[in-house]
Amino acid sequence: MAERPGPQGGHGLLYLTDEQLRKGIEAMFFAYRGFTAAPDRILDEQDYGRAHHRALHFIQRSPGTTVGNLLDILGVTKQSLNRVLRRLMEDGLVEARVGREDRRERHLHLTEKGVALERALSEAQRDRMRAAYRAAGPQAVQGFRQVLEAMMDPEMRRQFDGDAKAGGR
Amino acid sequence: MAERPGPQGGHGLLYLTDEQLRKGIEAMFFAYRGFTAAPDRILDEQDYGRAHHRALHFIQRSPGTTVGNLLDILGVTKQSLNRVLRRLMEDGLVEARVGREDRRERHLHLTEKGVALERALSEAQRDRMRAAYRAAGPQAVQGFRQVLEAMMDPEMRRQFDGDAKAGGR
DNA sequence: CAAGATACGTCAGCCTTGTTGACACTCCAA
DNA sequence: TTGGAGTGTCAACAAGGCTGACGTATCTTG
Repeated sequence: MAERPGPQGGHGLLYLTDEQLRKGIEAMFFAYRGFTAAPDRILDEQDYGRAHHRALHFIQRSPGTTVGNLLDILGVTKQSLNRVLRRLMEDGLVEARVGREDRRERHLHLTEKGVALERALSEAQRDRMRAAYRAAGPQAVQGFRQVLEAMMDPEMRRQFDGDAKAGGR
Repeated sequence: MAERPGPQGGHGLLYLTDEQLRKGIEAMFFAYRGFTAAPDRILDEQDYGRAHHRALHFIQRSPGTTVGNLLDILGVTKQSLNRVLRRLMEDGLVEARVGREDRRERHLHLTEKGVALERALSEAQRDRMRAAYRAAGPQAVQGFRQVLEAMMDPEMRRQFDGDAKAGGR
């Protein structure tokens, strides 16, 4: 990163010029593309899209989560999510179990097949991220995470921080 | 994958557990949402979408850029881009001037009106980013940028690094 | 100059994934 | 037992990706 006097250069960042911010904006744009490229390729082969990936990811993360729960996390309408879930269930990747406490709820789980695909997807993405982390170094990763966290909506930040295993059931 | 003590811990990062990487992946997801939320609201009011924003952004960044150039950067098909550009030109936000050297080319420029919208959009986004930068601190910003850059496709990284004012080709 | 290559625009049609509207099932409380 | 709240589903539509096929200027080259 032998650019300019370095954003680190001692002053620089206190000003945060529009140009520096613009660079940051573009960095997010290009990086996000790189970040999704690998899983996108896999998804494409199986005629799935990013929406399916997101669903698989968050079900994997919190097995037994409900549809409503997923809606909150993903921030889409239930109709939109439903289409994706239906397909995943038809294809035998996801299973919906009627809630025992509250029979209105559907608790979502990955099947073996679902686990396999999710695994392939996340592995591709982790590889990419691992490579980026390695290239940038631990120090940088720390900062990366801090800025990302600060950029989230407060509500999402709670989702993100407090996760652990909120799945529930 | 038992939870490690703290991703924040100071060491830890040399291991890069799957769990840490998963967290990074989710952080990208949530942060990108936050990152696009503000401009999305503005765009919505005027019945534009993210596609229009991207076009405006990159025309602003390199005034006089050609259609083909934009295609490379955005990574979409010309039919798709054309739909967006046509609308922006109809609405008087973007102007296409026939190339002087090569009259086949169309050089794109923002009109006053286009500049105004682009400004509003990027200001909203810069505000967000500035806030995140401030919250995280200069050290973190440095790392943030390093990781993002490492995450891009090499090709995009060239776009990103070598910019300055690459305008024409 | 004729022929091919390039840059751009456009028509037609498809797909994914967002949206709203309407509705059905389940639970709970009055 | 009935109405409201929570949840899930179906139908229909829109934005914005995509491919394929052409048309039209405009270079460029044999």
